[in-house]
Amino acid sequence: MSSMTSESEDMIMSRDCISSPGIDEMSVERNMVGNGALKKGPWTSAEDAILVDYVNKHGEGNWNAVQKHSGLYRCGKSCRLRWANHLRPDLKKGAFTPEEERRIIELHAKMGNKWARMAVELPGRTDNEIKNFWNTRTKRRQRAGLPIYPPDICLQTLSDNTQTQNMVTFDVSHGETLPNNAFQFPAAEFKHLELNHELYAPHILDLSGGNFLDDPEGSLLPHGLGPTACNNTNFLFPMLKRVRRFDTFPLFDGGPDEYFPTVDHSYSQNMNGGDILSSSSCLFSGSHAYINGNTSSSEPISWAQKMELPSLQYSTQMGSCNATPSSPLPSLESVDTLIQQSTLIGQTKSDRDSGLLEAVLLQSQNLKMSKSSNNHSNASILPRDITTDSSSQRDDDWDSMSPLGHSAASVYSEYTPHLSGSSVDEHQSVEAISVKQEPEEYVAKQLDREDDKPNHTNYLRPDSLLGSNLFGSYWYGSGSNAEHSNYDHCMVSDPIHPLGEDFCNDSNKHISDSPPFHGHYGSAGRWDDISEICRNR
DNA sequence: AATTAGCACAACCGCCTAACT
DNA sequence: AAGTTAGGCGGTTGTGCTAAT
Repeated sequence: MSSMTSESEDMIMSRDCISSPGIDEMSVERNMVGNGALKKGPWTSAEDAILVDYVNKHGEGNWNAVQKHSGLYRCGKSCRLRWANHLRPDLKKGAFTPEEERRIIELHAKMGNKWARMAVELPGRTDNEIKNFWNTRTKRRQRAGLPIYPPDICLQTLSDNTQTQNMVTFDVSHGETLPNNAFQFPAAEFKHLELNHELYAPHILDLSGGNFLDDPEGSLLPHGLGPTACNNTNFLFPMLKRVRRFDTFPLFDGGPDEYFPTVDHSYSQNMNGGDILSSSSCLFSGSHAYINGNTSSSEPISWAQKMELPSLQYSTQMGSCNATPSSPLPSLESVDTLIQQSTLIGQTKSDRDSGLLEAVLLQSQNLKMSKSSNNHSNASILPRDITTDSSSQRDDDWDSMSPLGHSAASVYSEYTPHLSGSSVDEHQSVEAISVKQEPEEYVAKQLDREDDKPNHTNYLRPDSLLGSNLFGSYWYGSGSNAEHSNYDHCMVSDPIHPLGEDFCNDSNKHISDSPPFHGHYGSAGRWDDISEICRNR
């Protein structure tokens, strides 16, 4: 889209585009020029010509001098951006090629939102261009319920990470594999915990369980991920699903045959070496976007988009999720501590904010190792004792109910300091998490759009999840086709799925014994309990 | 045909940092 | 060393086009 405006348009400047409000626009324009106020808004071709001429004569840099020497009423910053993003002769015009798109995805998986760094890798492309592409693509895929990263890139990223860091050491050698039905899916309704309507939450499915697999042939699995691989080690199959606030938590109301997937300890197997289980972890790997759609704030996706959790953080959390009653899930404090400490250990704020998830993972690993002498929790990468001193009963209560909810809440608080205060000590109640929400009519619309897909309840079936997101056939498309892949059966799911992972812990009898979840967003239910616990913290 | 929603993109804003004085 | 400035960067907003309703 061209930013050019007609010359006449150029003379009619929006009041918003100039620094002197409250005056007639035309007079403002005149005053602006006369007073030396700087113009904002779209550039005209005349302005472009002036700028190009200036740069040709004086070279780049010293942008604040442009106004002096050229008579261009633009601030230096604006001139620099205009030149860098549009006028530079070496700019490549036109849409991204598929190769470029894939490269961007790869780079984002590695770098996070480091647009400028990514632009260096893509000659002729600007950071702004890449950023816009990414945000648009992410938004589109979010809307379609598709994961952001293709599995191969996730794998590649994780492989890179593990090879360089050699530290993804989920301690599974001592793990106890839970019985398939260890996590009976609880029934609950949640009223207050409206975390995020589009949080990509990984689901970990124990494919060996079989009961909830409608795909015994493994046809829904990518090549090499067939039932053999699954059965081999209670293969954990993390699912990414689009979580919407309006979706109710567990809709598995089918009784004992529909268990929440267990999380096995086979995670740890050979993260370097191509064990198929790596895939499951890898699927978390590129998880900036699993969690962070990173779309415009104007979207009703708020906190999750800002979270930018590290690539493997979800795997971390899921590692925790596999906790048995003997390996309690991390407390809110532990997660907070993890996040906070991870920001303290050799990370700058920009690192943390960058979406460079591996960095946080690295720190989490370090933390774990540093704590390992005290903690033999067999599979949790977020050892409970990361918690400082908060192993109170309240924590136990909370942990047994919703450690991942903690994670979510903690992350939220971490990234929204205005709400959280000191995130360690001042855990706001889940209820207090004010998330921009989609209007109900929008929700209904979205549901209506799913009418060519499995019904709502089916989305929540692990098998349906299997068929949908993980191995979409169209990963790199930037066009609308991306939303119509073979795997675009969006997993419309619960907005608080991370909690759900923990609710599945059958030690939570007070939850799992609850009546079936009715699947109405906003209906009253167990969130009251959770919120109360949070408030009491 | 009019309205609305979605999309893509340009541009701006605020923060940060390095260079300079 | 402290203050100032320019430039860089990432996030956000505004705008025009298009497709859908």
